[in-house]
Amino acid sequence: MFSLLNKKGKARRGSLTTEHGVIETPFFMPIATKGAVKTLSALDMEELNAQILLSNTYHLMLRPSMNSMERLGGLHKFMGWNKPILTDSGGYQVFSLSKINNITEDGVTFNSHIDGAKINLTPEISMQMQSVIGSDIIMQFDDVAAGKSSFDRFQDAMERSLRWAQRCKDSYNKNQKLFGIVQGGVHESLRQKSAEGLVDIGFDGYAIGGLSVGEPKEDCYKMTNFTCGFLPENKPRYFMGGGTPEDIVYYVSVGVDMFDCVIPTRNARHGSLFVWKEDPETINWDNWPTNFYENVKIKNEKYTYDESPIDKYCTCKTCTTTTRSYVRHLFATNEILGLRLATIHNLHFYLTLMKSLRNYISK
RNA sequence: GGGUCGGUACUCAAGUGGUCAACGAGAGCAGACUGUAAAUCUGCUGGCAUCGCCUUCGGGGGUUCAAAUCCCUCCCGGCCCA
Repeated sequence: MFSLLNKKGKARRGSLTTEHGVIETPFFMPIATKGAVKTLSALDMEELNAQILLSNTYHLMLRPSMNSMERLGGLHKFMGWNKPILTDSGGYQVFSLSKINNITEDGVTFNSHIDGAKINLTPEISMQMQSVIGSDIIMQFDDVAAGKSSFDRFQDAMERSLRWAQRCKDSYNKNQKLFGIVQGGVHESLRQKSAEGLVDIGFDGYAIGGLSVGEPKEDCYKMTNFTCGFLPENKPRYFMGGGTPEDIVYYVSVGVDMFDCVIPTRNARHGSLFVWKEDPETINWDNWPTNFYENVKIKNEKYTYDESPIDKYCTCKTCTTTTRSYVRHLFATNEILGLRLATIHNLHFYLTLMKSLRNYISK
């Protein structure tokens, strides 16, 4: 399923084979929480050469619901996307919707953020829903503790996640690839115990979870590097939910293969665009530089008459056909097209970053 | 010509003696965003500035300890009557 093709230091170049195709690693997954990358279609994602999309169990369970998803034949068919899909288990919503949920050993009860209805999510239900969705890669249901939690809370969440990992392993659809998720907050002892526990159970891949949730960035880097040391070489490693471009370069440099993050899509909708400082085709990744891009806040007044493209090195549809002044105008006038053009560009930036890193590691 | 209502910061619009540099909205300016309850959220938007000080509510004059608020007058606009 996963083959490691090449290494450069700790950085890994590989390929991951799924039901819906082979994915070159390391890679980035655009996020389609509710079955759509916000503002973009499946066709747009194909044009962007996205290899895989990420969707969400909790959100799809609310709408269209498990029964409807089953009747509709799964998410690939539903959204017209024939390449791989990974689904998050709903674990992250344990953290992000913590004000409206209640955690027990069995699982988590949410008050739906839509209509307040009680939603029960357990490891078994999450596995069942992800089976109905038909994702190529599914995530274990986990308990994510906020980054500033106490040691006890981190430990509790980690141990519960480990018990839930076993329940997921016992109940998942064997046609899918199941990933375990390392928890343990910012504590090495907990991270180690979590990683070793998951490896004992045995998964198709291992994720590093519970980071980028409010802890200091140094801790996040340290935990990622530390955790990778306890994960098997022959399985893919997935940093969940992060991060900025320079974060991703760092995580790749310490041996992470898979990423997802809302930053490119959300920031795009908020007018914050990633721009290369040098040509990504020829960028030198020796020593893993961090200052290879800058942020253009396209809503800023100074772009009113700027007729250059968003990014002179970028080959995306936005940059090859529009100007900064035009995109700024679309934001100023609240035209939906602005959100689309910005999202296309930012995703192209992230996907190009991954491609550039893959090329570098291959050499 | 007479009567009447009104003229508040970039715009609209509250306020009708002190708690007013003046509610609110829009517009503008800037910032945040990390397994998406996010086309969202947070600041700032008279001047200088650390408290604080200075100049403002159509113009001018007045009453008062104190006026965007009361009085006089002028200018401008809406409506009504001649």
